[in-house]
Amino acid sequence: MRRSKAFIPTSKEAPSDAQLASHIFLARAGFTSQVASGLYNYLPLGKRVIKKIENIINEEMEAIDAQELELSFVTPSDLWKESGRFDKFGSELLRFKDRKNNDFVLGPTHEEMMVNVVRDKITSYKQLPINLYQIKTKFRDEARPRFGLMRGREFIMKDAYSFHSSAEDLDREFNAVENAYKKILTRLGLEFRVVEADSGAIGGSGSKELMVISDSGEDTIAICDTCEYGANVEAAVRQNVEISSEAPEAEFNKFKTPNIKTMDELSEFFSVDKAYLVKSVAARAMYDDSDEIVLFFLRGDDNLQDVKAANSLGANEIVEIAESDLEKVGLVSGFMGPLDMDKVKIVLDNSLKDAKNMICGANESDFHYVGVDMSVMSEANFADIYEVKEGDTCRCGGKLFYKKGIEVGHIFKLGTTYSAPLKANFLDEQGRSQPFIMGTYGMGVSRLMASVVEQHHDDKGCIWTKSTAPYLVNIMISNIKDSDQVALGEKLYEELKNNGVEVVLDDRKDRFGFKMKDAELIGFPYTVIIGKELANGNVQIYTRSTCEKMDVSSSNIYNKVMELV
RNA sequence: CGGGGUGUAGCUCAGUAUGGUUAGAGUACCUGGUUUGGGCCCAGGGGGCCGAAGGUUCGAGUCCUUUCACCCCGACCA
Repeated sequence: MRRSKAFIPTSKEAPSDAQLASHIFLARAGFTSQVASGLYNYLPLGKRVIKKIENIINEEMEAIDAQELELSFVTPSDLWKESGRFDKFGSELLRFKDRKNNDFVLGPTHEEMMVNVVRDKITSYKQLPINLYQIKTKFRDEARPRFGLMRGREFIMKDAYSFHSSAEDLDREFNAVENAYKKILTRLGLEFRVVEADSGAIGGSGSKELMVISDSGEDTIAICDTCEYGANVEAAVRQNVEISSEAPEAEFNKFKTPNIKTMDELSEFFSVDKAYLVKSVAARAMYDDSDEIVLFFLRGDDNLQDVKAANSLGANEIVEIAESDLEKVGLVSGFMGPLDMDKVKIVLDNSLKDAKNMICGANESDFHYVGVDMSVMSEANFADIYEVKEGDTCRCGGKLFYKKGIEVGHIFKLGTTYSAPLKANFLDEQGRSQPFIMGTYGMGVSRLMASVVEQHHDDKGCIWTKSTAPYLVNIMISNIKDSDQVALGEKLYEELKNNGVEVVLDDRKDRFGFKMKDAELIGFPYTVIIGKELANGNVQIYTRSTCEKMDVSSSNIYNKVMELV
């Protein structure tokens, strides 16, 4: 491509609303432009990068025998009503009517559509397993789009769906896809972790997320410093805590604690480690068509993990609750405890099971119980509801710490969550009709493009990896009026182009500094500088990642470039 | 959906408290000259329904009402 003809609208100034490096540089370097909230155009350079990523995905999916297809974007809402998600998905699902007044949705994910494609066509276990995928624009009407491509409303996602006759075969495919995804991210040049994840609203028996490590990530993941363990904090677990400090041994007794409400105050009042206190967290659990107040109890030094808490109840979510609502049902804020709690449902964290010498609220203003033996609560509802903290001990004995991650992939063992309600069945070896055992595997393509920039940039601009660069080589003619420079530039350009190298010739009538800054902003891996050194028979290769210039004899430049690319 | 903020040239922003020539700067763009190793320089030029609608006023970018859009914090997020 000749730079003089290329549509690459670079700019010195970033859009005022851009926060993240990826957003700033993709906009400034002319890869993307914003249309409306959460909607972006892919300009020529951006489109090339997207294609690069898609090609890598296609190759790795091909390698595990997954087959690409493409489903229609506009989906009749009947399918969504069959699965029950038409009502459940909420306002993120964009619904509309056609001229005949029929309901449609814009696909935010395509479980229903894919099940619909195979049902009645795959009817025997002999046709299984099968893995079908597409790379396609998705639409989710996000409540709050942000961070440029990271959380748009319209985005490109690769979504794969596998169908199996047994859970064992699903396990095999799940591992195969995980490995394929790892290869994809490695080829893209990304630092990432595969972590245990909460299965969320999509349902299913297990899931993992692929997290690109980045401070700008929206997810918090807990990672072990010793073993391979990593998990989203929504699902992270640890070794049982051993409390080193001395237990506050006491006879069971009601103790006056005037106006002592918080864990900090209690800890100070009794001079005791917070681990010996029972923390209570009140919340409202939201179900499909009802809600209730629930009290969660944890060790005083732990925090409640909302997602775990909701899962412990089978609730959709838990939300904060006003103090006045607590009073209405007779709860005493600041002094709530699990003993004899008959006003609302309670859930206790597993770490409280059989705990001795605990201090907890007495459900009476200004009083706590001391010397509480939690084993009296053994019949109560216990669950894992704590949130792993930095410094907690991993089950392997190592230390857990936090990292921020960008979720670029999420793989699920779905089971029959969709095949059963959609009546997608096959006949097994015994001739029995069974719903497909399914897996679903998502990967955010446009988000990957932003992730590459998040991990690979400096204050000058993008630094594309070889596998993602829109063009590998930029030939810069320093002075377009110097006919020798032009001649060499043109010759090298033709040679590289004819040998399949993706190359740009910067033949613009601009000064050296301007063109260099532009090249650095865009982030071509290599720029060949044809400048005043040509008089001495030399040109230079500028490597974007190191910002180093290497002298090369002009006669040898073609071979040298071919070595690099 | 709650709280906050911003809408003026392609882009980044002044101007709005206190209404008053023809609405500004930088940058980008066009023309000519000049320059060619780090976003030069000189001269000239085009470009605006001051987000939209209504109102107050002799007069509104500026004041009032309504509305739309975008952004930030939170909630939400297969």
